[in-house]
Amino acid sequence: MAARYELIADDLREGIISGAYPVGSQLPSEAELARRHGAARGTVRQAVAVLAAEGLVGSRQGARRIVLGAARSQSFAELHSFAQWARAGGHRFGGQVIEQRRRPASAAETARLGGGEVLEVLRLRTLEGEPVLVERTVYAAWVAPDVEALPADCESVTQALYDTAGLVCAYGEHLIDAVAAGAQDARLLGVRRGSPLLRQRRTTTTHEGRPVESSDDRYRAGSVAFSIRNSIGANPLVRQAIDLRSASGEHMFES
Amino acid sequence: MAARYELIADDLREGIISGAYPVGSQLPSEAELARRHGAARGTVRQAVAVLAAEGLVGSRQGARRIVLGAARSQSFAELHSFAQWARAGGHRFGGQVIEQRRRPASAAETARLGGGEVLEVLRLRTLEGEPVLVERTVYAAWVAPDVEALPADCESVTQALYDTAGLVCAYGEHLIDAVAAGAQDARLLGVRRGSPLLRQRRTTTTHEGRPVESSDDRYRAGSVAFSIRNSIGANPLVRQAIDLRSASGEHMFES
DNA sequence: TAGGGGAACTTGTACAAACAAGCGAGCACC
DNA sequence: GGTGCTCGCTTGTTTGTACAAGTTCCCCTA
Repeated sequence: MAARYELIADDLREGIISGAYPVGSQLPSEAELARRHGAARGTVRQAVAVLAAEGLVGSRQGARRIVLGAARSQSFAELHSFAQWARAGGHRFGGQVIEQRRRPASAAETARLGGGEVLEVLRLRTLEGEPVLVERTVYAAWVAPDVEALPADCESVTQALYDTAGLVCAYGEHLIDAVAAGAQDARLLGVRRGSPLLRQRRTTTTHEGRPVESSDDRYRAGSVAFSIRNSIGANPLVRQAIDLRSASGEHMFES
Repeated sequence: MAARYELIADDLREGIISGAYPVGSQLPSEAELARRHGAARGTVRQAVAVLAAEGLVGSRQGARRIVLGAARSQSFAELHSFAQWARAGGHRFGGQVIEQRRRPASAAETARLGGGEVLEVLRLRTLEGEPVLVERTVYAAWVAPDVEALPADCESVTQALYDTAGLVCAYGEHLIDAVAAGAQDARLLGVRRGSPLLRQRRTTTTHEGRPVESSDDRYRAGSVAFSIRNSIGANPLVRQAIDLRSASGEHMFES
């Protein structure tokens, strides 16, 4: 089922993880890999391009590719879905809807998600039994019914939407910064008001660019970090200056 | 000088920014683009792969590619170098070395950077005249002399190292989380002790995987955010659970 | 022994061709 | 009018070839 180049990429990735290609060592040449897998050089190049995008190997024209680091599990789903990430990492986790209601979309939300009656949900997530994440999500009107049909303790909303509605979230934009815990955050997470939280704001869309949800997730400091490995070729993470005037005053919820 | 596919990618990117291809619209087919640029389809595919990696366009087999969002400047350098990022964004910025000294590498540093006498530097960076970033960097022994030769108010260390030593930082691993401001952080940034900071810990290496520096950067909340746009195909950012026991106790500096 | 000059190797770019797989629209049929 | 199907278009995968550009290492020379 999987494409040829993916199989080769998997093989190489496993070789790196297992130590067959230690960090700092050279990968076999493209020609050698092509011979070994009985594939064309172009196919091998697609495979190593995958690894390079993951930051596992580096390359310079003329010199052999070098192993930069050992692998890690990584998938799109894991960045978007707390549950899928936690499960992949073998963590014990849970979740509970604290509050949920429909309301008309604000102007900003209409721009992001489309108009109509949006559904806003407040969830608390736990990791290893401890509360670590307050999730304030606004769902677009067209997915609201599917979300409302889910049980309050639904572990993975993303997974459930895929199972019940065939909905695939394919693209996302994330903004990561630090904020002080508000009164509600503090109460739910069991920290003092004003203590640091790691905030991830995101907007998710389907393949076609249709907006699904917009969320404000706040992690207790010391519980979760974001990790990125980048190379000079491909680098999707950038800093953004925040307008100091209109700054963090804009809240999704007033409650 | 630039490769053919880069020219095509630039052309498309500009078309997206200028509005010739509005968000949500369809891109011309590969065949059409190939005809228009007088290039082979494979070359065009390389070009659109660049845009897809940037999160600008999405694609599904069988359907035309769709514009997902307008562009933003993004380069590897901008994530690694505060100065290069600020300059590209048209911000007014500055920097000053607060403290600098050599000392033997600790065990952890030897593992990350190699042994010998490392150089640790404490810098304060300003944006639009306000202090926003405390940067605690440890340089590997082999670059220490070059760093020491720089003036205390050097704007861009990365740029200076490239100019003077031909040193190119090509890969990096970043860990992003939130921490409370310590006494020194608070004093330098002009915030209260315990207020939230956005922390970026990174290790940078050259093309060959030779470690250059390891740094702990702390941004004042509300000044800078990290942004990432990801797609189901390419997704370099992942969450990491933090061991709650050995947590943030490990500091680079004791001062 | 130190240095220069190559030769062999390796990655980067580009083109051409073919088939597979998925999408969308129009058409025929009920 | 609605449903289902087929056909053309578009993207995905793979192979093969050719040349450009950069690296590595050996050998020969001064």
